[in-house]
Amino acid sequence: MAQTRAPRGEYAKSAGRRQEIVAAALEVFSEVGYHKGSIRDVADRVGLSQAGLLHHYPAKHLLLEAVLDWRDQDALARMGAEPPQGLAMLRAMVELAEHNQTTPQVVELHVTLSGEATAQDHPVHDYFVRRYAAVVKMMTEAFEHAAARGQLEPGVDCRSAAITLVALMDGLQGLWLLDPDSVDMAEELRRYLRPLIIVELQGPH
Amino acid sequence: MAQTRAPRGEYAKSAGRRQEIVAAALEVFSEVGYHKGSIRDVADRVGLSQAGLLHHYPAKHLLLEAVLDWRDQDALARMGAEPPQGLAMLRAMVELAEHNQTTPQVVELHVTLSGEATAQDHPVHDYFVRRYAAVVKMMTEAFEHAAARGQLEPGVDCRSAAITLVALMDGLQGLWLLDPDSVDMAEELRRYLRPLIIVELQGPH
DNA sequence: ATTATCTATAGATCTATAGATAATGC
DNA sequence: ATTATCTATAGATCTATAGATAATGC
Repeated sequence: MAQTRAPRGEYAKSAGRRQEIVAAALEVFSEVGYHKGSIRDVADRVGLSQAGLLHHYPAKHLLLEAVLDWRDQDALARMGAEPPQGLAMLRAMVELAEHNQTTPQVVELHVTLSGEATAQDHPVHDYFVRRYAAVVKMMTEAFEHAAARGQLEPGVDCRSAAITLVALMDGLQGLWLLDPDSVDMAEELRRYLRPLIIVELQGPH
Repeated sequence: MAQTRAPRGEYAKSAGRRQEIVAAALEVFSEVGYHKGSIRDVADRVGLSQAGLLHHYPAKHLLLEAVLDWRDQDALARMGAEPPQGLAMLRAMVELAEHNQTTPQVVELHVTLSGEATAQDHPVHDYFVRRYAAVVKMMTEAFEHAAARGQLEPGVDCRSAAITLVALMDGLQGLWLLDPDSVDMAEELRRYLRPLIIVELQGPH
């Protein structure tokens, strides 16, 4: 019986190389979207041949998925170990908007891709459907958590407030990209939230 | 001197043919966006050869511009002869959202293209920049008109409210496309506007 | 005679594969 | 010996043009 040896595994530098590739792919896809963005362009930015890149990500859609995974990991790391609850989560959304205003690239990626991914057969259509449902659920729970502690104005519909918050966040990113100086995303979010909340949004942690 | 006769002009049915083409292009671009959408696909839906279509719109970007022109014309016609002012304009926005919920196609076109057009060199990038500025200005003036008549709660910042309204409108369309049953766009807009306005939104015409 | 349409095709992409060579590490 | 990378290329698009034929309307 042929003795099959376990595969040796990748070189030490491979993980780093993949990192470079994902960073370049983020640039390309955020600038022009998935369909218009070419593997060739990504490879050039890393200094690899196109076939060289495909050794690490054997198909284009895997490259996009890697970029979105990276973004999710990054966002999670930014929120800290424990996901914040209630008002703290709402505050985290405002802080995310504040942070986004310093990184047009990630905003561009989100706006461009969420538009493209509207198409039923887009490679990350399902990803975006799941993501929206998850984010709306998270925000609904944050409002409910606050309501249970008497921190919300009476009469606030938690799910409705969550949908509006998420829609607002997204819409502001689109407006901001087209004219960054005319829109302060974090400020608009604060103005939306302030009337819904009894204690100060900035208030005690 | 050679007698140059005035060109005869197009056939009687040409305008109708262009209409068919624009309708088909709306379908294609809204389903998959501008870059992924092909002239060939549009031509097939009209029953023309690709070259036959290019007789009417000699370049792809002209086709997209024709689609956006049609949409603008349609939206204008829907608003009536005189653009409404003040609260009437805000009401018109809610009605537009209500109407949009019956026509996913136009919503898809807007979401897909405004995402794509984020790219600086997209053929309709400038169109979207101008459009957003114009819409925000219109809404700002609507709030100011209402404020001057004492119809707004004191302390409402008109420009800020306008930006939020437009961002919300856009963001809701994205959410709605990904899961139409979970979002009532018109209802969310009403809930946003209600606390800002003193008289009833539905109120006297 | 001019406009509308077609077939054919040039020229530019783009993704992915085949197969060869260079680099790494047991 | 396996992994990483390269060159070359097949095969699929896609836009736009050239040039021929069919339809329309002065």
